[in-house]
Amino acid sequence: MPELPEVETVCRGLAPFLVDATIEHVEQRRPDLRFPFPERFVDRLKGQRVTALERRAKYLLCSLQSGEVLIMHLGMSGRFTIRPAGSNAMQPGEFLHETGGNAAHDHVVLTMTGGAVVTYNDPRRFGFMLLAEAGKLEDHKLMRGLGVEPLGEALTDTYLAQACQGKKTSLKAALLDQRIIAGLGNIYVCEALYRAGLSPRRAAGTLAGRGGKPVKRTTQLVPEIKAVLEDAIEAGGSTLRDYQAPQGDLGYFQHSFAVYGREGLECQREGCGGTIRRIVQGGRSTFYCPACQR
DNA sequence: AAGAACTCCTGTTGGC
DNA sequence: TGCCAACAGGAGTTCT
Repeated sequence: MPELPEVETVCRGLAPFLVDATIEHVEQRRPDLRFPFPERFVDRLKGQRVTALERRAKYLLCSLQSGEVLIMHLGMSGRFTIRPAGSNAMQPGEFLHETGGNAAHDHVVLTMTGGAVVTYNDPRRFGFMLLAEAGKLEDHKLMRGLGVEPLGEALTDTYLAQACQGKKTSLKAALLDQRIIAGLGNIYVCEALYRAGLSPRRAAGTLAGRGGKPVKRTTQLVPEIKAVLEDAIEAGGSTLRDYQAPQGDLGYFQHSFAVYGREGLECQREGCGGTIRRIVQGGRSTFYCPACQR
């Protein structure tokens, strides 16, 4: 699925078409995605002006004039596409998307004032859309437990060391835990750990020293987390099998992967000579270099 | 209570 | 070529 850089790219791509525009028409083509759509979903969106579109963790938050917020998550395979004003919405059953997808999985179609059509497509349906009152957003079940934004000032070595203190789970699992850092996913955790030269297998607790203070490796890791995310956003995210930005642009950060998907290839670190390995942690692939990631 | 396993769903890929 | 198992960017729920 889209991780933070991809969701950020989607957010930036959708914003010009959504913000300050009104949702003229809503087509909800099935009763549920991962979760059932909210009660009266179509009615609560129809006629609403969009006042803001933001990203929090891997969520898109679309603020409506009514005071409600449309909370959207792309799951593993969710994707938005935009058809600019002037073209007709595709009918269910039509095979080809303008951008190459399959309209069989177009689940929500929003028509905006001016005619732009925003389509949510999600073959696996791990994504979802919910509505919450803006004032209660922070208390929302899904928002309440989220950890810090990795690109914000709240992610410091001190914070991360304290959050990981005493944890016996792997560093990989801890970094994927959205309650600690919100927005990291499988790819960027692998890449950040590689950049920092840390093994995904080490215990998360080894980021903390005496009294939960950060150790040197923590001080090295935090800037690499931020750097890899910034680099990926700069590149428009990563395009694997089914992610692309709303206007069909392909991200190109996948060409910059140092370890992800590179099992068996030689480590690129100067003078290392190791071979990238794939292991499974928590049922998910981890790629790393056993030679230089300790 | 932390940590790991299981679950949802469809599509693609690689090995035989 | 066909068939089938493994795997895919997530994360809530259920176990141990």
